[in-house]
Amino acid sequence: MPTAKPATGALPVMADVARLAGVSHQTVSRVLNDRPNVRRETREKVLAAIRELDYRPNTAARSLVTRRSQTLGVISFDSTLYGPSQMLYSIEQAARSAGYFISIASLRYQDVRSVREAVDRLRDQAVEGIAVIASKASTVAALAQHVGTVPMVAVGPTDPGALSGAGVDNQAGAEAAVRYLLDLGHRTVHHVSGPADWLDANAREAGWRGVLTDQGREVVPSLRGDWSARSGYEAGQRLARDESVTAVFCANDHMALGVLRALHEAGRRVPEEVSVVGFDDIPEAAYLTPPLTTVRQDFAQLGRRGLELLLQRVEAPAAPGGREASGAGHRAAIVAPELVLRASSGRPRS
Amino acid sequence: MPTAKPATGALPVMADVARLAGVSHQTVSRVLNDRPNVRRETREKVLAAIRELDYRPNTAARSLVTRRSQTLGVISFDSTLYGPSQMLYSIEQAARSAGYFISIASLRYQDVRSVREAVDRLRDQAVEGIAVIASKASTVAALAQHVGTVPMVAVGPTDPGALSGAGVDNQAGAEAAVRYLLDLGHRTVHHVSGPADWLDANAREAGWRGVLTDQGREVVPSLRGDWSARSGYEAGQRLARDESVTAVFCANDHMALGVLRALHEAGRRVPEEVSVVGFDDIPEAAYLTPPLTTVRQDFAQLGRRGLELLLQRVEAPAAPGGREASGAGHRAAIVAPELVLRASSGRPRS
DNA sequence: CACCTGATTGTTTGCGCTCACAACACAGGT
DNA sequence: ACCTGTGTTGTGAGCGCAAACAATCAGGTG
Repeated sequence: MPTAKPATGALPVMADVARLAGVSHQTVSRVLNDRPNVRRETREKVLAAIRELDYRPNTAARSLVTRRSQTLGVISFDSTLYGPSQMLYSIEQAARSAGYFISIASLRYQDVRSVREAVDRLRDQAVEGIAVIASKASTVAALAQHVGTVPMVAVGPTDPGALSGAGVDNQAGAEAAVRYLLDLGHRTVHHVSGPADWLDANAREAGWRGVLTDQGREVVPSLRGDWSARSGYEAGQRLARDESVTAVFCANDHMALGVLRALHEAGRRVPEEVSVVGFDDIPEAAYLTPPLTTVRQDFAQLGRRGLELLLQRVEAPAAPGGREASGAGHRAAIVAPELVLRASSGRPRS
Repeated sequence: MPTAKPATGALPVMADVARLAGVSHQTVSRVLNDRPNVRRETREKVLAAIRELDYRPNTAARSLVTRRSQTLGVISFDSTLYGPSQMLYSIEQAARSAGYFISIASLRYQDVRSVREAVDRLRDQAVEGIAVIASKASTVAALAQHVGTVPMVAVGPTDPGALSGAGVDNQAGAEAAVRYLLDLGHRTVHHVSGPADWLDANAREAGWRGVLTDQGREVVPSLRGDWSARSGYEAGQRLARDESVTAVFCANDHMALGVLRALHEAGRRVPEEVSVVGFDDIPEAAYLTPPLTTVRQDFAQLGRRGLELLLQRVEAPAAPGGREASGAGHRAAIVAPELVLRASSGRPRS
């Protein structure tokens, strides 16, 4: 088991393997790259030599000559939130099984300058494509300016503007949640939204508003949150003071959690007096007090689909006519969300 | 603002810059690498040419000759959990500001084979060092076998066995929590632990057990969880049935959340009848019902300190005597946790 | 038997860069 | 006039690999 090796300072190179196997370095290269036209016997000799020396090809040399880095970049802005960290994970898994390395660039701020820096950084590394865990509309717009320089896809929201991508149908999810609440008998539904300019937040709000409008319900002003439990709590305090509130749709689970807390503090019972519905289905949702009705997103699938799209672009036979990616295949993979019913929602009392 | 460039298929190389600036390629290289002994005027001519061509150095060529990849690897096992994703983020930030790229390898399973694959994968990429977001003792042991081949540090638990690293003092945190509960007047404290073999879980359990033993309290058997809210919920159901339980220390916040849920369902009031304390201080902790007393970990600092240690190893003047890293500088940076008091804990009734 | 075909292997070249070394100019001291 | 040192620039080589091309050998074909 212990790798027996002379441990001469220098690492073995292809020529060493070739010498040991009694072939030319080119034959070693052929074996390494699974080229045809190598005799079985020869191939095995080479493989044995590789094992014996614990040889590993030098990626720098390889990519210098092939002009391919086998690396994809991921730009992430809130890799600390539940959704983004899930997506990052599934992207990495998918990339690995496709034979790519993953290099990450996570940004603290979403200003144009940071975006540019991240793209530059990844380009310096010669990534072959970039997956963006997208969030704000303006950020995606900034990113889109670089789309000519390197293949790029967005992972997350359905409509990332200028970028192709894989996304959850936020609007459909929101609609399902709101329709469900109205069907239970609520006269209208309040909304705690995500931060302005966020794609997911906007789509969810649009879905909410759309259903209310379509059904001729009163559209109460939504309360603006920032995804955090704290902001949900603050919104919840305001909602709790309003006796007419019987149903609240929150743009994510963490805010819903804060709303639940605020309602509890104010003595308003959930679901008897107020129904609360979230979005995401974080693993804790089922264990909140009360367990949270929510809209589930399949983040893992999102990551996989997004990466598929990216690889299509990366491996596409380089642009037939001119600059690729311009208008051509502006595709999107849309993943359907699922409403998960739990105890935080029910019929209104009256 | 728009990058005016001829967009001839081929990217500019150093020779192009040299020609445009009227110098030799070597001078361009000197400018790029901030070498001294370049006249100001010359340097500026070169920089202008670089800007004009939007030239960017080819990293593959550079690392072929320098034998440095400027890349660090991160191995993560549960990049989806709160703590690990935080640490990943802070490691990335720190690496960037030190001028390194980050390549990640996140594993689904922690068996020896997966570990070996991850290390191989990163070595294939010629990373200069590896930061491990450590979790299980056996995994760290498996990793430690590779420590001779590439600098490696653990980020997370205090005592990662054979690896150096930066960690939170789990034991001290647990001790503080348990002592606090005992000081409130509880006769003993129950424990919902993390999964067996996990370093953090073991240290926290040891801290809990130590204080009870020291103070001559009854050491009740701990309940084994798996970090998830679900497992906390199941443990909570059992604890709720036991009337003698007045205080519970949970090895993380998500399990504490499950415990809270179970106690609530069973009609046992928190903190009046039972006090609950968690570990981590997730952002939601303050908004649970009731707000959770917990032990805060500074994950950001952990990541930073861990990376510092790694860079020390990476940039150390390559091994004076023989194989480095063996016994030499087995250092660890220990970060102190902090007990955060909230409403889920209080004096027992009697 | 000369000739072509395809499978297998080897030789040469160059990817873009940094390093070691050489070359040159210009200062001051002898 | 010479040498010596210092700052500045250029030249040549080679990092490890894959692509293009060349060479060799076997087995047909007419």
